[in-house]
Amino acid sequence: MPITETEPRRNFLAAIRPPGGSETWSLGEQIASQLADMIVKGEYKPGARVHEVAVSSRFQVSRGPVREALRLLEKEGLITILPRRGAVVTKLSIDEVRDVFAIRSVLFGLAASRVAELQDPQVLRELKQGVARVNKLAKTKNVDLDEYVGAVQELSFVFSAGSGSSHLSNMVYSLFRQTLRYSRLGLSSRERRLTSAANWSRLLDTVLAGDVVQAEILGRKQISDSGAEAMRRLREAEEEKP
Amino acid sequence: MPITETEPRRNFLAAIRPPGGSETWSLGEQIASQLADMIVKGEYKPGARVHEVAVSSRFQVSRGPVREALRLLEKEGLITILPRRGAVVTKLSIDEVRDVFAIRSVLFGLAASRVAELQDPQVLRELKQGVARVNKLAKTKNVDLDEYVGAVQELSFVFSAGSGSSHLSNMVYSLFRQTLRYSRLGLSSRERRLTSAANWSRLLDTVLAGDVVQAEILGRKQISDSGAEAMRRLREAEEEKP
DNA sequence: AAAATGACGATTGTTGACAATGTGAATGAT
DNA sequence: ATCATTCACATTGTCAACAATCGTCATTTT
Repeated sequence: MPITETEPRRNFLAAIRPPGGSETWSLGEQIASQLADMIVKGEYKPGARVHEVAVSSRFQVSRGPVREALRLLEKEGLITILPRRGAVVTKLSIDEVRDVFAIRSVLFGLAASRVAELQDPQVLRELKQGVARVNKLAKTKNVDLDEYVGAVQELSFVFSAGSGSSHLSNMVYSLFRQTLRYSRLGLSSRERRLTSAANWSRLLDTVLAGDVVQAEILGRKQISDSGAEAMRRLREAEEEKP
Repeated sequence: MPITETEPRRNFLAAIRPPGGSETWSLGEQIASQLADMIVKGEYKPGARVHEVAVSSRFQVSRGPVREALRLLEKEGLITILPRRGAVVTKLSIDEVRDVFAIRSVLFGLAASRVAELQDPQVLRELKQGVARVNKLAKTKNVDLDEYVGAVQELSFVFSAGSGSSHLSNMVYSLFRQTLRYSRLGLSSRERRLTSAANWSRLLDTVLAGDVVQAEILGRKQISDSGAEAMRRLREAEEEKP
């Protein structure tokens, strides 16, 4: 299978690639992008091995670009490279999931406070749209979970990008994707989606009011709540089949 | 110049390499380690270009391992790779320095609170030793700045490693090294070193008391103060020769 | 039977040559 | 003099072959 063309704007690398470089995508980047999507969507399951030759024959390129792609994915936290032993799709233990949500929580709190401080009109506009969309989807019965999670993801990225710090934005982005499958788990019930959406609204109000301190508190709470819910589901699933 | 043997334990990669892999170091990792030390020590200045062939001839290896080394250093934030245009030593703008210190601040606060929560006897012991050392050095007149900064670095890492989260630990570690040169700047006056050391003591007391909330507050303050001081010095230097 | 050993196969690490691209100097036009 | 164009060169991107290493499994040894 040759590499399929992907829209650069919707590519996960578009967000993290430093400005000033070439606009074309290297083979390694293209492969990384497609593998990343597969991993995030769950086509590669955690713990699964990723062989260099398998990937290179799948995309019909040599191992060079594949190795680069794997390094990029390791940077994103999506795979783990064991020296001399190959790459595996990153598998987070329950403790690690808790830790990553805790990190996401404080970083997102920081981002929210910065957004509240900056009061960028464009960002605030996108925030309103995002919150409206999430609330609408939360109320929709039998909503497509992927669509809802996608809307939440977009909203999160508006917050982090709106913080004005590319470092912060990239970290939030990366950590979000690392825990995407667990976020999905936490948003699987409609009831939880409704309360979550309501909290997004509260956070938006606080940001619009320019309350920097409260924005940080609510931002942190939004992610830590999400993490707590994910952990609950995770433990349930764990008890069923250990 | 062939690659000089380095002690694995003191290697920057030792902290971030996932467990379970080989114990030997690939050429790319060895090169990354040495380049990292050079960059952190200031032998490569921010903005300087890092040519693949130059590095490969310097270490007498082919470009393959060099490319891997550069990817590793990019992951650490020490260099920035512009696609098709090469790598440069990461140069942070004043705003970026402020942002990174803000991120370090919230992450270190999280780490401090976790340490206060866990109350690991071994960690607390190392913490006491580290704080004692920093205080002793702070009081020493004409202390070697590198030695003092090294002691602060060690202490920081005990905190982050003591948090029990490898993710958090790695992020704190990486961000610390990215801003090492600026931290040095902030600790260049003896007066500042004394107040900083005193605050480390306060933080330690809080941690020993198990005050999770206050530990987070003081942990954040410690880094944000450090950042504020660094920013002050940075602006002074900027005004002298813009 | 259990543990140690050794060879084999699978996989990653490394290399040097070749291809593709961006940079900047030299050239020419306005 | 300034700006656009061209073209050579420097540099990174890609490839396929070779080397080194690790895990496996049959074999041997106790």
